[in-house]
Amino acid sequence: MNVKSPKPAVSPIELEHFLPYRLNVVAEAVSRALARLYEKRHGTSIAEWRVIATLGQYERMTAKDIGAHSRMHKTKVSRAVARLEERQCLARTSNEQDMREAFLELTDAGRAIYDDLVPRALAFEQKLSDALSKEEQANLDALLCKLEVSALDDAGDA
Amino acid sequence: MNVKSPKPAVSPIELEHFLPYRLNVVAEAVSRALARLYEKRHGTSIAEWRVIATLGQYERMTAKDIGAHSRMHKTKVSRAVARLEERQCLARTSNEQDMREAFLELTDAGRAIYDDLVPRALAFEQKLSDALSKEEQANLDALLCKLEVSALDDAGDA
DNA sequence: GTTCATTAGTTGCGAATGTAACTAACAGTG
DNA sequence: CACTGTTAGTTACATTCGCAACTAATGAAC
Repeated sequence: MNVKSPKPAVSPIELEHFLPYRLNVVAEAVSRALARLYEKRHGTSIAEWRVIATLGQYERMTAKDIGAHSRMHKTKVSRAVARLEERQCLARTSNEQDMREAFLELTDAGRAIYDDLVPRALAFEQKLSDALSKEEQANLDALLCKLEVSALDDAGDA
Repeated sequence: MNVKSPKPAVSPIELEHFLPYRLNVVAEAVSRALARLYEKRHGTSIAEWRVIATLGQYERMTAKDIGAHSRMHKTKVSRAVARLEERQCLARTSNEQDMREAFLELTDAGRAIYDDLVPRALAFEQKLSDALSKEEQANLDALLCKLEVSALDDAGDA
């Protein structure tokens, strides 16, 4: 029986339309472009940027809260904070009421970086968003919210 | 002059509404949930899954083409392929017309993994997409395309 | 045929990452 | 007080990643 073996037992996935794949590719492309900006101007990583952004917004926080707010693993936060402290971009003040934790704030140097990056980050986002209409932007935001919730649910059971 | 220093020189970014951040968080949550699936069932990473998915779809490809199709760095492809070959999930056939490259195909073992994962991956995607209406899904796909193009443009100049 | 540029793929290396184990500090129980 | 459990944060370790440098093969120029 010289018959070609019946290969496709399963209907193939088209990777290029597979949502998790697409999300990942887009997010990575965006992250990479943005990271170049942070890196070039101040030698900061995305993790460091997130710490700076959080402290820029909230003034004074513990490492744990920064992690919760910026969704970063505590070791990632710990290392980003350590590097930023080393470079004197932020200052640690131990909490006398609970010596396990410490309050973190941007120093003047840290805030200078923040002030420099914020407008550029917003411009970057703007350039991204320019590809979309106002309505599309709102849509996207809503869709991302839904996806996030759905994915986090999955995280639990699977 | 006992006046509080005028802190906010710049209007703060709200990280949680910053598009690049949101994309990253959502993509990571989705990836992580999906990776658990691949990992648990066959001990394969996302990179390995992408190679398998590409070969499942196209039967026979070079490493370079796999990289182009699945948007992975060539070293990532190289290492994923090496591991899959080691585990006899794919076979290498050198191209006699050009000895630099080799054709890769799934072995039966490789295809078995593919056949096992495809329905589960689709189910996962379905569960994700269930959070969205048909229209929203179409929207999202279009939006991601636009963002990707925009980000890749940025990659060039910045 | 020899030289030079290019390409497919691999590998060395440093940097970044998450898990798990750890330290130190707190909080509650007795 | 001692004992137990929990929490904030750090560190050790193994893994992953991408850049850059490399090898080997091809192709084009002459």
